[in-house]
Amino acid sequence: MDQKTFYITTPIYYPSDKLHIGHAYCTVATDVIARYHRLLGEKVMFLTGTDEHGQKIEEKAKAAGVTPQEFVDKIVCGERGILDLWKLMNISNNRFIRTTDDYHVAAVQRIFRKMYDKGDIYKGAYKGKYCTPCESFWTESQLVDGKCPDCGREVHDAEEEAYFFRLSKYAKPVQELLEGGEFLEPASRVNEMVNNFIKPGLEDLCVSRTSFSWGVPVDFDPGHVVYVWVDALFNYCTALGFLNDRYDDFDKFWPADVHIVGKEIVRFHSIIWPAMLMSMELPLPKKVYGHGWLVIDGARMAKSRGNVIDPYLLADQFGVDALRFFLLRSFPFGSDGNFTNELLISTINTDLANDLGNLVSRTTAMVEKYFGGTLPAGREDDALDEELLGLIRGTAARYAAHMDKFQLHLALEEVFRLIQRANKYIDETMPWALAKDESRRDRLASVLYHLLEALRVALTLLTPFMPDSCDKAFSQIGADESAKSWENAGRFGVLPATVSVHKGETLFPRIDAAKALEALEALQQKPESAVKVEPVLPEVVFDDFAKCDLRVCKVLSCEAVKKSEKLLQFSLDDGSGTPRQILSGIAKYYKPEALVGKTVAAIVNLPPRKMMGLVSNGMLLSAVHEENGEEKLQLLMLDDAIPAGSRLG
RNA sequence: CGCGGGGUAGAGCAGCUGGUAGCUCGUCGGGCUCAUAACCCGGAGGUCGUUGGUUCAAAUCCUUCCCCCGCAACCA
Repeated sequence: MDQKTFYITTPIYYPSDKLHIGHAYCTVATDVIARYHRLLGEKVMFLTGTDEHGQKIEEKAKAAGVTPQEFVDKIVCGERGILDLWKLMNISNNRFIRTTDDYHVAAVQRIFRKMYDKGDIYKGAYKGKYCTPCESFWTESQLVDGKCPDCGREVHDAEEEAYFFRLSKYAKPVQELLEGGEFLEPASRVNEMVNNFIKPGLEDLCVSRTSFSWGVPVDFDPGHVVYVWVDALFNYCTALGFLNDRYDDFDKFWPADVHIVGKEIVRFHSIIWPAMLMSMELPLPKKVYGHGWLVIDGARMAKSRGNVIDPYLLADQFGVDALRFFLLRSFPFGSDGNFTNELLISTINTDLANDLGNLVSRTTAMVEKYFGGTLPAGREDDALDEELLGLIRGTAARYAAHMDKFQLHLALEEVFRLIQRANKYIDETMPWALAKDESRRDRLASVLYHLLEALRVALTLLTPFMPDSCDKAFSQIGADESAKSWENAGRFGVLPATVSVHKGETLFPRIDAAKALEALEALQQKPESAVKVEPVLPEVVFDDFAKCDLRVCKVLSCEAVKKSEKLLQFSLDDGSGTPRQILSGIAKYYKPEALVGKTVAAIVNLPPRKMMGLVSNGMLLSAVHEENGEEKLQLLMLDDAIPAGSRLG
């Protein structure tokens, strides 16, 4: 009989920056699921990788003065880069794909060509209105009174070259797929996708770009590069050898059993990805699972907020296994979880040090103390054993039910029920009292054997989460390879009757919370450079500067734009006699009423621009800098003695 | 009226196919001494955001309003 296969993937991460704990969370979760399926005896293919093309990386590389390839090489392969991180976190991926790998690039070209030949990718009638003087495309909905929203002049139909994927053609089957069953989980995400993106109507998707060159070239049309969707999503296939010779496992592993993705990219994986696979006439993945985010104090982790958590730091401080465990024990996998250092420490102390580590320690200590390290064969059972026995035999099945539904935190809860029951069992059976009575030796041996068996089962189930620590603990309780199997996780009586233990190092030392927090905060503070400024731009000629009409304006009125998070609507006296309306995205920084009457500066000869249905005639000048990773903005305020309309120069 | 998620003990969360409110931490008291000052037991602490309704019975279903978060739109 063929061995059951299991193909699981993480997203391919975008190496424009170092990865943070959120990426580690996703990858560790995937790793745990992969290890669990290996434990079940399945043939597992676990893929992760990096998505290395695109404009942002091209720009970042340019700013850093290196080629894009050099730039991503450093982040992916460099010291403390992505590969190092996965090694540190003990990630057991079978493959690692980089979208710049030549086999992937060649395969993407073939895929692009194939969809083109089929007619599902077509060369762009960009259904746009073109304004010749502005050299800009507009959609119908962007036009103001049927005219160019920038300059107000006439527009005409025009085409810009671009390739499009006929996403609209697959709207119906994709909707049926989403609503039909278990393709997308958790189920709450289905409504979001259908209501937000499918019901309003799916538009064909632009799948090529000419505005940058760092990507897979469209081989039959120079100047175009394949845009992210085709390039990135198909990594899941090319990494198995689809349309390339590098690997030869496509038939064996496709379709994927599950793509683990963050909720921010659920849309691409649940709509665009199946549509493209339908076009390629390939089987669809069985499931897309959208996990939640780790948030900090309720806010999303982001470089720009300066609140990213570095996994290296935590792993150094607390150990890789403890960190892996914490991530999956503390947060329901499908929803967001609030990360705090306090929670991290208390989880490690409670579950790992007090409950699990201490149980291993006290059990092995008693076997050594009372029996010199090896149990005698004699046994005497008691009714007190029943409840623990039930958990030893039944926990694996309940654990599996949760694991199969990706409820990793619930699976762990089952394991800790067993561990806690074992600790209680010690209190009930009082082995230290039995030890004082020579006639109770068989009973004492029986109690300790029950404890070792409980530990054996718990460790087996915890192995996917903490491979190294469980291995150490296994050897402490005298378990050999055969005792660690999944089949034995639901049985009692697997360890030899005369098992020998080896009390070893403390598995999970208790953490001094106050001290650790202090150390962490010291490390997490960015000691370098509170204030950051942008580099100077390339030179411009004076004439270009002189074209900008900068004026002093008085704020006549200012109010927040309804439904907008960022916009303030200004009415300004620019000296012309008629009020000038300008919209500015500074609501985060200023209360509108505080600005009335202030003297500000604006550039007034920019083309009008429509935002949130309102027109902005110009732009207020403000000063921007970054402080402790947070963007700060201050509106330029001038001396109130300057009259409105004065020209700046 | 753009879409979605959430408001439950001091904190963090579970329960939400309706039937006397549960977990972890913290706190108070007790037990034990094998163990990593750990382990075990018990107590205190909640009108389950708000309004109205359905029902013998609602945290759980419907409804009003308030607040938080995310997505989308929007930062010239």
